Amino acid sequence: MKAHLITLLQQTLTTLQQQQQLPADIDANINIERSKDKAHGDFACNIAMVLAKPAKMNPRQIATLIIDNLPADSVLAKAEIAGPGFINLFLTEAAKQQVVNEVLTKAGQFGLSNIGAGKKAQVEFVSANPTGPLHVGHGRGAAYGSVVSSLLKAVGFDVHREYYVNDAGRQMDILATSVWLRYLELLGENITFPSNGYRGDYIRDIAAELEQNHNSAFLRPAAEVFADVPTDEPQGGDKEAHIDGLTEQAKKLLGKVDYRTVFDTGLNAILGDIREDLAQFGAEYDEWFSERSLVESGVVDKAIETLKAADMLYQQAGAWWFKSTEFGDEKDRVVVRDNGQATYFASDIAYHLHKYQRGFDHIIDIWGADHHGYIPRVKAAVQAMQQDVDKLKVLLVQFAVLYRGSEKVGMSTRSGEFVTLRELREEVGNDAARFFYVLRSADQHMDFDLELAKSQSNDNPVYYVQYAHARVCSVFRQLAERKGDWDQSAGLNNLQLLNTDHEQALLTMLARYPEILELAAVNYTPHLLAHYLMDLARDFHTYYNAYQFISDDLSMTQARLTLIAAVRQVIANGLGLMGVSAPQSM
RNA sequence: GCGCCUGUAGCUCAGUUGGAUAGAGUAUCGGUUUCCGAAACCGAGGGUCACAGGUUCAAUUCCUGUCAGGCGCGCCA
Repeated sequence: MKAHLITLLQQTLTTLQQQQQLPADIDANINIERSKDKAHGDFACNIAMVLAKPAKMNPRQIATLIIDNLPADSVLAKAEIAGPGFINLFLTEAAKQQVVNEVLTKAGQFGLSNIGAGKKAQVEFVSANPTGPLHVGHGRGAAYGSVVSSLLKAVGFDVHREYYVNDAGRQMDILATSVWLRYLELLGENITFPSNGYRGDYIRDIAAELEQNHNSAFLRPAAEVFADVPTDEPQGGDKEAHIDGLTEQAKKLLGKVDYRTVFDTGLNAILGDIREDLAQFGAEYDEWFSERSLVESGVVDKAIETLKAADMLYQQAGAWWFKSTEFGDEKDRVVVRDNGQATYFASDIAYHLHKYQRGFDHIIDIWGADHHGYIPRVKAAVQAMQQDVDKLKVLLVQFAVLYRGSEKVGMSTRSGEFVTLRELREEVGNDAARFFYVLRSADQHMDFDLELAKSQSNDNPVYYVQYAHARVCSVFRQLAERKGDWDQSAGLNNLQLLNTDHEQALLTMLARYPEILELAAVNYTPHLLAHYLMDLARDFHTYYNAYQFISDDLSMTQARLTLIAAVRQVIANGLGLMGVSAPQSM
């Protein structure tokens, strides 16, 4: 509809230019929008005001020209000038009613479009280190990423959802070491647990699993383990040096194969938990991409060589530095440490190069807002490797600050003090959690009061929307009880009876759905969809309270049933994209 | 100190890429059910869009500065 009107206006402008009533050299990008006030018609166009300056004409004069030359069209009832030069467009009743037919015909496909034209879009989200269970902060990224993916798919992109598994690197060594120490403890060794180790109870569970499967195969005397290890912080030493020393001991005392077994036991346990958690939350993935596979297949080394060959690296104080300042970063970054180990950044450079090589047209990274300082260096690396940096879009999800009542909740994975996503889901349910997470724009900080979310979960707007859906279902159940039938074609033939303000508002809301999907998808703003559904639900509830749908007037009954069937369909479609259920009753 | 995000009703937040009289939810107050589900509806009050300039037909929206809050600034990941 919107596109059709734009085309009409475009044709009119071209005609006026050919007739030399408007200068030929102006190039106008026509934009129309839904009117806020229905006195202003259905759509409003500001083109006359935009053209006023380049055309050196009065905007109202331009608007008059355009209106007088608009071709007759079946959807257009009239066009008016208003205010400083707005062109208000009024649709015909038939054009407004047409949406009901379209919704019911396309059903689950209604609202989908092809503006993505099948272009390949990769969305990487969550990608939390597998060093512990997901917490509620990750939940926001999971909900946001999965709905953004669904929206992109809905508007015609070929979407590939991916989780980058950081299964290499120092943090994972610390995890393996933590597991091993808990295991030794379990076998009776007297261990002073390192202050920088992972302290959560889940580490003990993994240690128990290790003991169950391998008995005492990895047992070493504590005295030997702690021999020559730098002292920990509480003893006046350095906690980082202490934990690194313990990791070295683990590798030395266990040997490569056994260390890997301990390491993988920890990794697999936690990653398995994360995968299950996300699947239950409705965040699906097409691929779980392993960082270790990049390292072991030599892709990281190859990326480093590529940068060296391009003269983008230099050596200083024994380390290799990437010249990211040449691309606007505030300082150069180390890719290979003086001990010969590649940094996490090196893996990430390789990972992004690999993304480009896989041929994605859009590479979308969804990160926590605390990683924002990381963006310039990644973009620098992409440019240094001669890739099109415009294909890469980094979306930041702002922090959800957790409160329990008025008290802030700590969020450290290391200390084991956090609320897990699983706990939240069990408390408030998947539907409420997903809807709540996506309700606010991602660049908005979010106060998440757990007490409020739990105690007042019935006030969550998701129930409001779901109730509208269930209510329509209920009306049809009632119809069946009264031995009535819904005749869809009779309803479609009587849509002209729907002339109240409530019905007109609903028709307009239904027609807006495809526009909302497009807007939400291209701007990565799923909260627009959530707000739209709340608006649609409100219009429906208002309508429900104002009229009796099932009445003695058979034609009117069929028309109204047909309208609310369309409302139900659109709510179901929208909730579906959000990964929220649309219950028949609740 | 530098960089990113944010500042809109008592509270939580929208605001259609610069449009017409700034909106919801919640809270408060008042009303609606012999009738399809009251998890709903109707109404009322509640605003210096943080502040000060600038850009133009038009600024909550864009630019500059100030103030306030959050986050980041490692040879960690």
